[in-house]
Formats: sequence, C-alpha cells, structure tokens
Amino acid sequence: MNESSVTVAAPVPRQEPAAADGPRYDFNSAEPRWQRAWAERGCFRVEDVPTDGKPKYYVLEMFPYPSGKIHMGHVRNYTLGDVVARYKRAKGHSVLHPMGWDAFGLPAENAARERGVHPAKWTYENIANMRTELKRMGLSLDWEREFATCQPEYYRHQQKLFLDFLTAGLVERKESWVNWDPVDGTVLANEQVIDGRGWRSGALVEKKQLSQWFFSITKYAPDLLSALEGLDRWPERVRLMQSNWIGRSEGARMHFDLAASEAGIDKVEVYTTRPDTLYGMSFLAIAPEHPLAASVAARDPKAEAFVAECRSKGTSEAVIETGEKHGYDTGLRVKHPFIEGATYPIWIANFVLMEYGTGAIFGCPGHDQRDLDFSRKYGLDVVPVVLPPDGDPASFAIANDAYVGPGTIYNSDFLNGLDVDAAKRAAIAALVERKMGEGVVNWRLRDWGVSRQRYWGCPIPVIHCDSCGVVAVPDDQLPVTLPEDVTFDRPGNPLDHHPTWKHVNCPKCHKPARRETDTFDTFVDSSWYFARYCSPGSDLPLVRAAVDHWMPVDQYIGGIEHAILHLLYSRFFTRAMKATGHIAVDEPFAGLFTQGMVNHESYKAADGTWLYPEEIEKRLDGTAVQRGTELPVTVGRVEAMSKSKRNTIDPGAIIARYGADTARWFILSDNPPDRDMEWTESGAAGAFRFTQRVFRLAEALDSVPTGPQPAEFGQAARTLRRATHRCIASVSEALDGFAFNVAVARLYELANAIGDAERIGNNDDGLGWARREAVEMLARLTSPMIPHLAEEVYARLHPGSADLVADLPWPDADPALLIAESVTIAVQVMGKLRGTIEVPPNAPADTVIAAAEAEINVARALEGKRVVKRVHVPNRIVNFVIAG
RNA sequence: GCGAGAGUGGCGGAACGGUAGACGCAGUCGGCUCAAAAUCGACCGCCUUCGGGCAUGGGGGUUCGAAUCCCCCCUCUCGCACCA
Repeated sequence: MNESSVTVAAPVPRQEPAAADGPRYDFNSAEPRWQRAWAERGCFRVEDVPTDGKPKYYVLEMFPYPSGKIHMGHVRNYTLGDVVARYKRAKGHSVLHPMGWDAFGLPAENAARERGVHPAKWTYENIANMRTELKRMGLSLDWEREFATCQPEYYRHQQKLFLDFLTAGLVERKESWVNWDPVDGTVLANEQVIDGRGWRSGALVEKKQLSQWFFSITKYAPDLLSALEGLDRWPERVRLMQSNWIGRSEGARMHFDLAASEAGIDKVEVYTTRPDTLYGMSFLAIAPEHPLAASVAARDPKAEAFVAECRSKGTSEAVIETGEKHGYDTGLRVKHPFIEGATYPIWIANFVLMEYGTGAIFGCPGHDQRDLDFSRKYGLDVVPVVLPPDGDPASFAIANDAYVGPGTIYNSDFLNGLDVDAAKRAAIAALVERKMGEGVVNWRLRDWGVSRQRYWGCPIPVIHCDSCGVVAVPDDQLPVTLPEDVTFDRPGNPLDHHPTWKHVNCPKCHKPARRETDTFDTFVDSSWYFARYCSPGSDLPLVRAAVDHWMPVDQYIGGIEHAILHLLYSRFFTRAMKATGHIAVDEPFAGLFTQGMVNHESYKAADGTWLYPEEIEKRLDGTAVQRGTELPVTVGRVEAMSKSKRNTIDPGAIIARYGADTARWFILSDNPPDRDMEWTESGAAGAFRFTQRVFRLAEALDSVPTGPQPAEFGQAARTLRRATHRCIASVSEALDGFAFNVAVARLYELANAIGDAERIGNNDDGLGWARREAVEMLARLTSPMIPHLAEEVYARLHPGSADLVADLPWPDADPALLIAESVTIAVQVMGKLRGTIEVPPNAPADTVIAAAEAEINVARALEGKRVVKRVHVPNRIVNFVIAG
C-alpha cells in the first residue's frame, strides 16, 4: 500500500531561507521540543478498552509500504488524518490513531535479488528510516500500537484467522487458470502482464491451471453489494466502482443438447441475460479454455492450434484493443431448446471468457454487437427478433449495429408480441418447464486467489500429506515462520528450493509430508490490520472488548487506487471474521476519504534528460534554465511525482528547510484534499511566511499587558472579537466538512484582522485583551494543522503554564459575537445590483425597503418606473421588480 | 463502448438559490533601506463615452433573482471494458 511513487534524495542542496533581522520562530528547535512534550505527556495514547467514558473516534490512514523513504503522498495522507485526529480529540473524543507497516511484498525480494540484501534486513532498515521521517511530521499517533505485517507476532494471527476461515468453509483449494511466467517461475497478477509478457522477465505469459487457495468472497457477493448503500460516508464513485466490480446481473442459466455427443459430453451450459432472443440464435460459442474445446482439440489438430494461439495471444493488447474476433468451427452442433429439429454450429471463439458465466454463450447477432461482428466475419445468419417501437416488421433489418434497445418480440413463436422483459420471463418459464434451465443471478466477482509463489509473505499454514490430504497446521505449532537462510540465486520460490523447510511430518498420521510453500497475497495482510490495531499486543488475533469498542474505523483516509481491491477484501475479511466470532461488525470503514495525488512540474534539459527541481532556476518570464550552466530547460507538464521524471520533492528536505508545520500548512491550503494538488516552491514559501507571521503576531503581544477581560470594548476591539469568534465558527464548520483549504483561508482572514488591529495600536479600549484572545484562538484553531507552532504561540501567551494545546478542548464561539453590528444589504433592481445599504441586523422590512429606495443609484434606476414587487430577504437582499 | 465526476481571473480555488471571484500564489505600484532580502501599505476579471455594460464551457428553461435547479450540446479527467 502507499507505494505508488518513490522519492529519491535531492542531489543539489537548496539554499536556506535568508536569515532576516529580528527574532524568528525557530522551528528547528521548537518542533522536536513539542514532539518530545507530547510523547512524554502521552497525549495520544489510548487504552485497548478505555474507561474514560468519552465517545470513541477511530482515525486511520492507509499504512505505508516501507519502500525506504516517505514521499509527498505520505505527507498529504498523514497530514489529512492528523488534522482529523487532533480536531476530534479536541472536540472531546477519545481518538485511536495508530501507525504500522505493510511490510511484506515483492520489492524486498527484488532488493534481495539485485543487491543481495536479505528481505528482512532491507525491510526493517526501511521501516526504521521511515519511522524517523514520520516522527518529524509531528503526527498525533499512538506509536505504542505500531507493528509490521512481516513480524511473526502479527502474521501468526493471520494464519490462525485463515485456519478459522478454513474450518468455517470460507476458504477452499481449487484449480484455476492463472498467468504463468515460465522464466520467473511464478504466477502473475493480471496487472503484471504487459502486452502478453511478464513485467519483469519479458517472457511470454502462459495460461496454466494451478491448484490455489481461494477465499470464498463470492459467498458474500450479495451482501457486499447491498451493504454499499449503507456506506453513506464513502465517496459515491468508490461505491460505484465496487458495485461494478461485484457486477450483479440477472438472466438464465440453461443448457443446449448436442446433436451428437462428443467424448461423453452431451450438453453445453450457457449463461445469458437475453433469453428473450433465443429465436434469434445462429451459433453457440465456447471459450478456448472450455472443456469441450479441449476434447475437440484432442482429436482435431487445427482446433488444437487455434486454442493454443488464443492462449498465447489472449491477453495481448493488440487483440483486446482492436476487438478482433477469431473463431474456429468445431463441426459440432447443438439443438435449439424450443424449435424442433433446428441445430446450430458450435464455435470456439476468443471473445468468450471462461471466467465469466459458464464459459459458453449462445450467439444472437441481431441483438448483440459482438455476436454480430462475429457473424459478419464468418457468414453466419442474422435474424432480428426484437422490433423497435417504431419499426416495421416487414422491412426492419440489422445492418452494422445490433439492436439492443427495447421493443416487441417477433419471429419468435410463443414469445411474439411480448415486450423484452415479459419475453425474458416467458422464455425462462418455458426453459424451467422443459427442465432445460432456470432464472439465475450471476456475479462478475470471482473468488479471491491468495496463493503466491513468493518468499517474502505470510506462509500459508497447511501441510500436504499423501495419505491425509491437506492438513491444517495445529494451533500450538503456529506461527509457521519463514526460514531465514534462503537464497535468491535462481528463479522461482525460495521456500520451494529450501533444503529442509518444507519437509515435515503430517500432524495427523506423522508420516513424511510437505509444507505448503506458497505465501499469502499481501492484500491479505492489509485486510485486517485495522482491527489488530485495537489490541496489537494480544495473544489472540483480536480482543472482542477492544474491537467491539473501537471498530469500525470512523474515518479511513487513503488513495483512490485502493478503491476496489483493498477495500473490498477488507470488507470481506471483516465479514469472515464476524462469521468466525472474532468481531461483531460487518463493515470495517464507516467513513472513507480518498485524497488526490501530489503533482509537480517536470523539467527537461536540451539533451532530453530529466532534471530535478533543485537543478533548475526559474526566470521572471516563466522560462527556466539549468542552475550553474544557465542552459535552457523545457518546463514540462504538471504530473504525478515519479522517480523516472525526476519531478520529486523530498519531504525530508522540505522539513529541514521550512519545518514540518510549513509542509503541513501548504499541503492543506493549496486545494480541496480530494483533488490532485501541485507542489510549488512559491506555495511552500508562502506557507512558511504565514508561520513566521503568526509567530510575529504573538511576539508583538510581549509588550501588551495581560489582565482580566474588560467590561467594555471599543469599536476596534469589538470588530476584532467578532472576527475571532466568526473564525471559530467557520473553521469548525470547515473542518467538519473536510474543507481544509477553506479552514486555512478563514485563518488567514483572522491573521489579517489581527494585523489590522495591531496597527491601530491603542490598547485603552480593551483592544490589547482582544488581541490576546485573537492570537490565542489563532493558535488553537490552527493546532490541528500546524501543531508545533500552535504550542509555541500558546506557551508564549501563557508563560509558566504547563498546558499543551494538544490537551485543550476545542474553543466555542460566543453566539453574541456572531451577530454583526450592522449588515450590508444588496439592493437589486430587476435582479441587477444597483447599490448596497447598511442597516441594523434584522431590521424591519419597511425600514430596509425605505432605505433601499433612498440609495442614490437605486433611486436613479427607479426614477419614473412603476415598482410592481418588492422582494426583501432579511439581512440579505432587496429586489425591486418594475413594470414594463 | 458503458459508467462517474468536473469546467469560475494569469494560477490554485471561495461562494445556505441572494453583492461572483473569499483566501492564497503570481504580478504592478509605493513606504522602509545606500541597496537587496525580509517586512508593511495600495492595486490586481474584461470593456467603457465613467452613466454603465459584459462576465462562472456553449445554448435554452424555471425564478423577483441561477456558478448553484432542469433540459440539450461541447470539452476534459477518472474508472470499467469482448461480462454474454
């Protein structure tokens, strides 16, 4: 997880912000100091089962893959989560906010193969480095809950869960077609097959049948789909993507009898959503992997060649993009279910998928575009059976487009005259009557294959015994740990090559047997970690009292790239854990927020090589030159930070230069958090200026005496206090709505208002008190975003106080101060703005209208006109409608 | 192809159906400086005969009033994609 982009170290050191006159906020000493203060106070620690009676709030960001360094995507992700965590905590919640490591995975094995470093060493060193970097961000995390999924203390429980699922019938071992890389000797995910070749080896990928472990996610398909409706704090598009992925469709499962049986096979099973078009049938097509295709291929060399070709080219982009359809006529024929004596050819076709439905279709070219393309290519009949509403049965014909719209059935015997839906029902009824089929619901979702031929993953805790079959590793022998002495000097799975590891005795019959050498897909590791955080030290996978208290996660935050797989697997896993008694909830994540990416301009030198941002210098006219050489540089697109384009910004360098608060402030201020943002140098510098300005506003109060709240405030003080309390209200509202960029804008407004008050300089009428109040509120309201500076400012305002802002409750706005002393009302004539008037709040309508009519511009616009309607919206607007 | 989302100044973006452009970035002018940096102040959608007019992708509609609601169209982004 979270490994989409990798940051590399900046090669050229950047210059420090120029040292300026006067004292400055020294983030270098302040940030570590406050981080220590929070840690020593244990501000962010919570109990597994709290007894403080506070409402719980569980904030979680997708845990990082320990690639080596944190990148800006992490900074954005964890800053967003930290704002939520700190805000909810201040609002009186007991907040669980943990962090850990998604630590198994292929990059560690690649490092082992490429550099000879053991995956464990590589992983743990990366974790140590990234932990240090994350701690510099000042996140309000309970670090005592940290774990890595590669620790036996974690994955032993995963093995236990697997065995519980096995007992509960939620896991099975079955044969399946997989992408097999013959050079690397491993199964590849579909995403790892590029143009028909393995992404690492470049070898042609083969389709191969392997025995694999599967989680029975399809058992939950209906529930996983219907429960999406209740996830009302998930983005609509994620719910939609999951819904499409699960892919429910209604139709009929039916069989066609072969005219003559083939190698003992006498019928073909078909799934269709269009049983109403059965009379339009002109062929039957089966997938190349279909058993019937295999038996034809066994006796027919041409068929065998065709199947082999499909197998090798099936996944290539060329075939998929052009949609070119290929087929082979087997010579076999099937009988029509309703038409006595009619038979149709059976083709093997490349566009029929073995994975979906039954791997066989009946072809109705009149009303399915693919079937039409296929029929035109091979000269098969095209018989229309659905007449469009305005169609003429005598002349309606199918040209190049199949007709898939609504209409009336014709050319179809007993179905004639029915509409499409009625005909579907009638056709299914007829199939049922003849015992040839039934109405079914079909799902696109497949069971989740979790076997990987990898070393750096969680061992699957089973033993294969020749006498007893598959035997679960007994609980008292868990965990099955990875052997450390492995080599990566040849392709394939090091566990399989290990001289002794897999050789064990069967736990049942004690005869020699073999350990399973496959490990789990790393998505398994991340499918329950959120629940483990509730009781990370327990001897049980989950402690019911802890998960019952904390789960579900109230706010989950991460990238959209996990919209389907990780989230769907986690939803399944939670249900499976419920079925096995480990947890009580169905849904793991009550709220989900998907953040946008962090992008940056890219730069290219004249010779075509990419340049790091540190290597270029911007000119005033927007062009850029190479630092030092002054050679011209092409400024490229703003795109996702990537190592290859060298448009990365190292968070460590930013924090060293500006401090964590600046990085956090800029990343929050730039735009709404669900959209992609552009990291810019000027934006970061602007954020840095703000932090310094806040400090100066606090510093300016050193000479302003403290004292009790005055009974009376002058005009300027009242204005400032209104700004302060309006800010409390509006920042709270913005934070509640994830509008962090708006919260930032409101805080700039408050800072501007304090600056205005500062320049007035007269403290006699309570302005000094009002300024202290405003600066304190500025600190407290910014504290979820820039927590270190908030502490620094608060401490300066309260010398000698031991209070931490992190422990203070969220301030409440004084309702009396949210009411303006006067309101500006817009005056329109026929909907066009003609002027504004100042009136007391909630002034009576006739007073306001009279004042509006008196306004000079309005009066001019109304002169000589007849007003037919006066619209008055209190405290908002007056609109005069005139005749004519 | 199917589905979803989005189009507002030079840029990122604000805006319960009620003064469009908050706030920031960039820019212009000025104060302070020998100068620069930092900082502070002012300006900053387009046109204008200085009355005002035009402006939220385009065109219609609803409304006293539309960036916002409805219909049609255009463009862009993302997701799924031979799913029978």
